[in-house]
Amino acid sequence: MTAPATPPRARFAPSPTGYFHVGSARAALFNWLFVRRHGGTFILRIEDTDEARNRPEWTEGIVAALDWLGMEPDEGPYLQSAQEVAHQAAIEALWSAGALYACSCTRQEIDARIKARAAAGDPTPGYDGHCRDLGLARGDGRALRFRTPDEGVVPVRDLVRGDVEFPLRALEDFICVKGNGKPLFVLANAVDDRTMTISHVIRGEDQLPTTPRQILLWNALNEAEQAALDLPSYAHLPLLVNESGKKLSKRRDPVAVEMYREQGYLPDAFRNYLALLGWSPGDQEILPVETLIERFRLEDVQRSPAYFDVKKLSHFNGVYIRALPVDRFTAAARPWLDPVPGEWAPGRWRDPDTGAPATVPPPWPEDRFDAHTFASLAAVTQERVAVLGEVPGLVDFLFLPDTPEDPDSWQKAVASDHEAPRILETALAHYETCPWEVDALHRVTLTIAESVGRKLGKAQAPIRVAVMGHTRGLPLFDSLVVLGRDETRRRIAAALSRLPPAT
RNA sequence: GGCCCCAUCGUCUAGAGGCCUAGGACACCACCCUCUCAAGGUGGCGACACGGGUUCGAAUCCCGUUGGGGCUGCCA
Repeated sequence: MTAPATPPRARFAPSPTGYFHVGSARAALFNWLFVRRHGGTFILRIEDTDEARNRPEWTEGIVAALDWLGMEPDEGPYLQSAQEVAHQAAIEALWSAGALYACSCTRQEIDARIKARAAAGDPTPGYDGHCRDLGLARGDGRALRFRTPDEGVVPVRDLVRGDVEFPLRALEDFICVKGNGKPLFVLANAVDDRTMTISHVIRGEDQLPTTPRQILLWNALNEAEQAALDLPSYAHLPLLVNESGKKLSKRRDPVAVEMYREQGYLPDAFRNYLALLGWSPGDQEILPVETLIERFRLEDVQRSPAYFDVKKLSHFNGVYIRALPVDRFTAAARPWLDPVPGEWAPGRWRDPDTGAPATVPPPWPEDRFDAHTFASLAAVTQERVAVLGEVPGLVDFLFLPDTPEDPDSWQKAVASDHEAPRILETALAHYETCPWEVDALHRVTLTIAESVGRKLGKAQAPIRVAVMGHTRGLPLFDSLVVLGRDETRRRIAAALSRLPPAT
């Protein structure tokens, strides 16, 4: 039951939408985990048959996102739009077998009849079979409907949900060929699964209601084509929802994988987190992908919806960042600090709907960044960020020509502290001669603190803000050492000049 | 409205009749550590939706109720 008899062939079949949806990423991941677990084939198929909304670069975006997440397909990308021959053959076969009929009803007519029916007390929804036995010819912009049986049920055997039955009396004669002769999703999807010999269909739960239609079509195709292709196994994954329990919507939820990438989430962390949405590897959650693959079972997938929790994602990301060797961290942060021309960098992506960027560029002039300087503080930076996009904010003081502007910090730690001028003046004096290394600075500053009767933690604040700009940030003395004696003193002096003289 | 799915801490989950005075993780709170902030450590708060069955015994099985969600397009 668990292990497929033969290596599975599973497909991830997104439709291009302009960005990669986290729900799609999760569906892709579960397909990928399953296939890797059983030594099967991971197939990417782009469902691009809707000519109205479809652009080549959107397909590139899907490929790029999968690549980023380390889930390159074994086959594909296949374009559904390239399967036209197979689609037309299927339509012909179904038509010849009498499984289809032409329908000339307009949406308005159908709706009017539904309304009339409801008024008469008949709650049966959907199409009423008006054209079913009219023997209408094809063409003339007529859609083709599938003749669904009126009685019985369609059983769907689902690896996640168990057996589900759909009563046929609630299933209308659905359209599967548009008036222009093109197949609709429900048909194209089934046909492609046949031609690609898909063994497992792993997709979102929102697809569950269309499954009985596809099964009907599959069986009709078997009959019409004198074939005996086995139905694929189905597995419908729980939906990803927002804080109000609704399906993640592009309107108001942050769903673009590209956005998370730009904010500085690591692909491994992102993928690890995604794996936990609707599935659990056990008490330990942060695990190497090999372990995830090893433990993954469709049967263990949760049936209830999962909330996409950015906070937990961020925690995971922080753990992954801290686990990096320093040089790998430094390299990983590079695009946010000093983009390499021609290589991927944040800032290019814009939300297709709002036009909003996911990150802001570094605040310093390009030529002021120095890789060596950053490297000397990389280790202490690494411990303090949850996402790579936070890195520039921690090291801005190093590359800006002057102390970063932060009015709140200035007000809190300098302007409103009556001891600040004294502390800064003393520091300015002591820092002129003391050895320029961490321990010495620590000792000297401690002395300054004691001279004003304060703990070091309280006394360092004005100095920190005068030099680094913010009340919170990297360890002060490490930072001063890297900044240098002269620049440190220059900034302290500059801060003093903004203040009324000490009394 | 019709059809379908779902129901354990705020959130993600462990749990497949006794191992459960329900475990872990995130978040939150407190304390410790500490030059700020993080990180780390310790502790705390916190859940089996409700009602009936079945059973010696139910978070686990059955039924119902309630609640939530999905689908219901000549979109995919």
